Amino acid sequence: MSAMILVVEDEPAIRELVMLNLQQAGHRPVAADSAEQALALVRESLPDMILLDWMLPGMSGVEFARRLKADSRTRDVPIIMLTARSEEQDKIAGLETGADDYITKPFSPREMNARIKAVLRRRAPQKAGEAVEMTGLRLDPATHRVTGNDRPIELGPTEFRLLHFLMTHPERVYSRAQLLDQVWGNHVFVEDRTVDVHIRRLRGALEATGHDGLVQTVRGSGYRLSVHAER
Amino acid sequence: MSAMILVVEDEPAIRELVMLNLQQAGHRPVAADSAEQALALVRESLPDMILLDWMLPGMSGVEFARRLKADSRTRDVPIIMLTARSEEQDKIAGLETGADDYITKPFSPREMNARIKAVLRRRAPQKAGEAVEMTGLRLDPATHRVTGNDRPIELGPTEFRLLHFLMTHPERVYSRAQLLDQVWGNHVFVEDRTVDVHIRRLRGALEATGHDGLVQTVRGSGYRLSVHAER
DNA sequence: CTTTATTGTCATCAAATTGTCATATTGACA
DNA sequence: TGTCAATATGACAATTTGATGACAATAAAG
Repeated sequence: MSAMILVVEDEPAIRELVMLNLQQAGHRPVAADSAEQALALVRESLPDMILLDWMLPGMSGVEFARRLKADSRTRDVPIIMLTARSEEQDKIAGLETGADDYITKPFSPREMNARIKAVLRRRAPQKAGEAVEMTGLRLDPATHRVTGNDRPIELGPTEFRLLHFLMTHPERVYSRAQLLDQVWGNHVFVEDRTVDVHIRRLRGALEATGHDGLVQTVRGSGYRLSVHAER
Repeated sequence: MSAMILVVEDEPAIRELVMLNLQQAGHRPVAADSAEQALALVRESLPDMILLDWMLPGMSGVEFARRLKADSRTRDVPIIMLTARSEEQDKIAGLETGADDYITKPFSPREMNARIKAVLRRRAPQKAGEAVEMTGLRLDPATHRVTGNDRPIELGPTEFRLLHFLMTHPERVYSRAQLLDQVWGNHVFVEDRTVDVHIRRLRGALEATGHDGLVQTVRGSGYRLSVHAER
């Protein structure tokens, strides 16, 4: 459940409060005190989620969100808006702009964490940090353990991440390029064919418990994790 | 889950309501109608949790909480503040003082119980004084003693805190950064690799009783304390 | 004010992981 | 069936990562 979360909030006290809380919850918070600074940060690297104060000096939260939604690169980053109780109409505007949820200030740490987790679960399952299981194959990010029918399975770091991604996005084909983006990170220069090798290593490890059949090749397209028999 | 809960609330009607509710939920509530009286009660015996009205005649809730946080004996008692919907600014102040959660008046019994339960559950593992034990390895924070199969084990201060944290959060992987935050404190500048060294020292000390196997390395992720075989 | 523990950092060694390539297989289709 | 493109596989060298021992700085104890 470790996600990079961008906090956009101009009030220093509240910002620090939120930062501290996110850190405590195991996330990696990044701060911005204005939409402009936030845009610069987003240009650098894409966060997994944005906590956005709706009342900002300069560019408003609405405008900032609108820009993010206009760019295909940032369109899918979940946004939770922070809003004062009186700014009811902003909630409407916010949801229309595409915010995933809103938190009314003042809010409790517990509420904030719950909402963040809920949104992550919906929008970025692999960041939610929950154990995944299918057909006796089980992967738990918290303990970093993988078992097949309760027998331990050893995986290297990359194979672990690969399996984690596939298990949180099953029944769907991903091209090698997509897998590189999702599992390796969007800014790496790695040969497409390298994915093949890691798929093979993953299959090799799953073979011991007969779960290797879950990893299916879709000729000409990529790979897929599926509980259904191949073809 | 039965806990002694101190209720600090000057309004008799609300106080009785809360008391009744707590009793109904199986807790042992104690009442105080002012911060002064509450302080006296806390001096007598430490409650497991404090429900604190933020608006009190005489010493305010903020001041009361600050005092509790200043005393090492009472620092770790969880505080849930009770606040009227209009006292929004106070919540912010409350967060800074270290309250664990907030309940906005008027509140439902269901909400109150849920929040109390959540806070108790969260605070439980970190609760100081409780001895922890697993597979013959025992650590008692009160006496600051560690034994393996009843044989004493010598640990340096840092190794002690490290083991304490790991034993209260077993089976879970923690990155070096997380361990630095949790064991060293959030605001220290220490090299990541330093954790390795202390892990080694800890293992060295546990070796005498064969408990060193509990401290497991998760390559690429961090460390984990686990009773399960490493691989 | 010595003497002793404790801590954080490094340098070094061993082991695991990773990306790539060359080569073998496989599958689609004329 | 033969051909071609895509995928699987085995091997390998470079790179990372963790373990370990030594050491100087600092804190604690006597």
